[in-house]
Amino acid sequence: MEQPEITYCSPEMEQTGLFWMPMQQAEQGLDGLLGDLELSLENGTACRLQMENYRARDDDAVLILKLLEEPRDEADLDEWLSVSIAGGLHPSLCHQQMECRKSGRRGARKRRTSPWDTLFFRDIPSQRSGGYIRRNNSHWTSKEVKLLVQGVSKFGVGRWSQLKKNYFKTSVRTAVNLKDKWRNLLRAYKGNVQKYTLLELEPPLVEQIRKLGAKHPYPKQRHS
DNA sequence: GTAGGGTTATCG
DNA sequence: CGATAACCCTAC
Repeated sequence: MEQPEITYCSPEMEQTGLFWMPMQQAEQGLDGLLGDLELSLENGTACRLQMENYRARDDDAVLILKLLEEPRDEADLDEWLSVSIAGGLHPSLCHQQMECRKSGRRGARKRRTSPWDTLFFRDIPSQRSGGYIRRNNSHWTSKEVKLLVQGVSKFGVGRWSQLKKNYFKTSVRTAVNLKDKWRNLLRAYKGNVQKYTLLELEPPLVEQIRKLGAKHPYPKQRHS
């Protein structure tokens, strides 16, 4: 596998262990689990990265990648980093115009807000309302949904951290995210017909969601 | 750690 | 611009 060109960002970024990467080169990751991307090193070992699509959009996309686990040979890792890192680049310089469209309907657009705004764009006045910073803004892939449904059918509804541990270990999704997504799925497919759904799911999967939803009522009750 | 109400970005 | 999806807040 061709070694991807990875640009290492600002010094502040260094501490976070995050990388930026042109979307085209991580395209395979788009259809996979958000968060999982495997890179082959020259010596044959693999190096796993976490993909986070903050700031990733359709046409000028940059992905942030986080090193998940070290390659077995640490010397290889060092070499790999020294080869890949350009160093000191401001993220805005990393932005590239490139076509990155999924076939069929337009891929979900990514939100622009990111927790790194304060890191990179300190000078830009933050006009966030609500008093908090949204941490992740990425739409779920059908693979993720499949995993979630699989997990719910195995562990039941409500054991989100268990599910996280077993099915979303390296994913950016938190246990709360899983819970919220399940609620959204039920809202989308249970009884009431929505006007539209963002993500087209295969009928069998929808059927499975319906059945699980009927089996384990959720949400249960409302508390004021 | 989870349930469920609230909030906001993005889609159609 | 209304609806939906993703996310946040927080009582328990």
